[in-house]
Amino acid sequence: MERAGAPQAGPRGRISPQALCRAIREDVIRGVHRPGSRLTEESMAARYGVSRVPVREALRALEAEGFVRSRPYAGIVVVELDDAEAEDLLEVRALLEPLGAGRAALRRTPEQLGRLKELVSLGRAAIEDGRLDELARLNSRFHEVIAAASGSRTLSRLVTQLSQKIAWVYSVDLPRRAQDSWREHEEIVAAVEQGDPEAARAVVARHIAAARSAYRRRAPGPADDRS
Amino acid sequence: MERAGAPQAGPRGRISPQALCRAIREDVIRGVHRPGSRLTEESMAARYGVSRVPVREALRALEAEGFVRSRPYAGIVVVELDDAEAEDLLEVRALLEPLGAGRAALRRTPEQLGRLKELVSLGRAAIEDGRLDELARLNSRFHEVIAAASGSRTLSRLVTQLSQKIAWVYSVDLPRRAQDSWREHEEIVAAVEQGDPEAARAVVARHIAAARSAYRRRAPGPADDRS
DNA sequence: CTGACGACGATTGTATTCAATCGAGGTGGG
DNA sequence: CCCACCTCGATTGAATACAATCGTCGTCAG
Repeated sequence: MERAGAPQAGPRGRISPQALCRAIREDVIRGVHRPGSRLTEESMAARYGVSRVPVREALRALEAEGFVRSRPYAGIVVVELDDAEAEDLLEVRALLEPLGAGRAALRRTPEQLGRLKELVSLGRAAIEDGRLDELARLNSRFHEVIAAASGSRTLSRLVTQLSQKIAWVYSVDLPRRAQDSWREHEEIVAAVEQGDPEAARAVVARHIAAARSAYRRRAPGPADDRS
Repeated sequence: MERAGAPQAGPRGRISPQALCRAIREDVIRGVHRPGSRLTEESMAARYGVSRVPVREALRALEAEGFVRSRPYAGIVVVELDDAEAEDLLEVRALLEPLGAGRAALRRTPEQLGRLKELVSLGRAAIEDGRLDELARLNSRFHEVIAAASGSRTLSRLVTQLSQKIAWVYSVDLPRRAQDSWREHEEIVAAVEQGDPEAARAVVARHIAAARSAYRRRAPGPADDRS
């Protein structure tokens, strides 16, 4: 087992429950916990420096989000996403995100707009430095903030789930497209700033479509890289 | 069959964790636990005849699904859905379900088709007997099976979440529309059986649109019945 | 040699117990 | 009389301990 999301809690100062859940999800997305691998409660507890109880709670939440699957007395395993499911994720995303962007153009707060601009600049910097995993996280954040700016909690929740799963599937992927992707992000922010829902919808739709075709073009096997 | 959500576990034979989660969710949907009310772990444990630990795990899952909200040391409360959120649920549903129905027309298995027909007949029977809460559950199940028949786990998961939330908002609602609704369900099944994705999409789109307009027409206050 | 049966180890599920934190009510001072 | 502070009860968060269940290996009959 490699060590990446290892005992960051250190000696003292326990990790909060929410932080624990995020940490495990991050590690699943980053591939620390491989698809199909079994997550025994005790090893997880040892890894994150807590007891089994908070681990169980975090894993229940992750199960509800669809990252792991558990069956009674059979343990918890990381789900394996196949090509078809990756396609489905993008298809649903192509439906939901334009809706969210259109509403965001009408309802966004100045704070949210500022946050978007901040994310864009962080994204550009990450491209410069070649920090690809950071880029994936920023990308997720960007789309989550757009969804949150739509003012629809439903949309926000669903897009957030999708966004994280998509980051998982794409994982270490498409560094070439990063340039175009973040240029499109700037266009999205512009449309949202102008308050033009039609433009926002259209730009986001183009953005998602480009991501889909890029994924399809180089789709050999998404998450089946079992070594 | 079970009553309100009381200690159905009885003397011996504990309830399984999944069953516990479903039971709590059912009770939230049925209004046993009112929106805004606080769910203390101990009272929940006593009510369902288990200890605090499984209760906590179930509530974590329900939190991920968006039925309850918890903040550290502040306890867990049932979320309150307002008019705007009810609208959002229906709007997102109007996007997702036609997609699912179109794919279901192409990919459904005979077993799933049979299950749909069974649900339709159960729905008719429930209308006859006037069992409205049963009807709400059957309605959710119907849409969940359609989504499952689409072959997309992503779609299935999201539609299931939406369906349950919608059942919650509608709760004891629209008995007049039940007739039309289940007639439309029959049309949906027919389109799915014929394997006509275009027709399935169109019928489902009409079905959702009708539900939306019906809800709007009689929407005074959905879940704000705080006593 | 092969198949099924049974006991062991490992892991999950649950309960009990203890520590940490938040809110409410009372008390003293201004 | 009002406000700030503080103590205390209640509740959540976590850890340990125990019970229930499953997978696996060894054994034995056929």
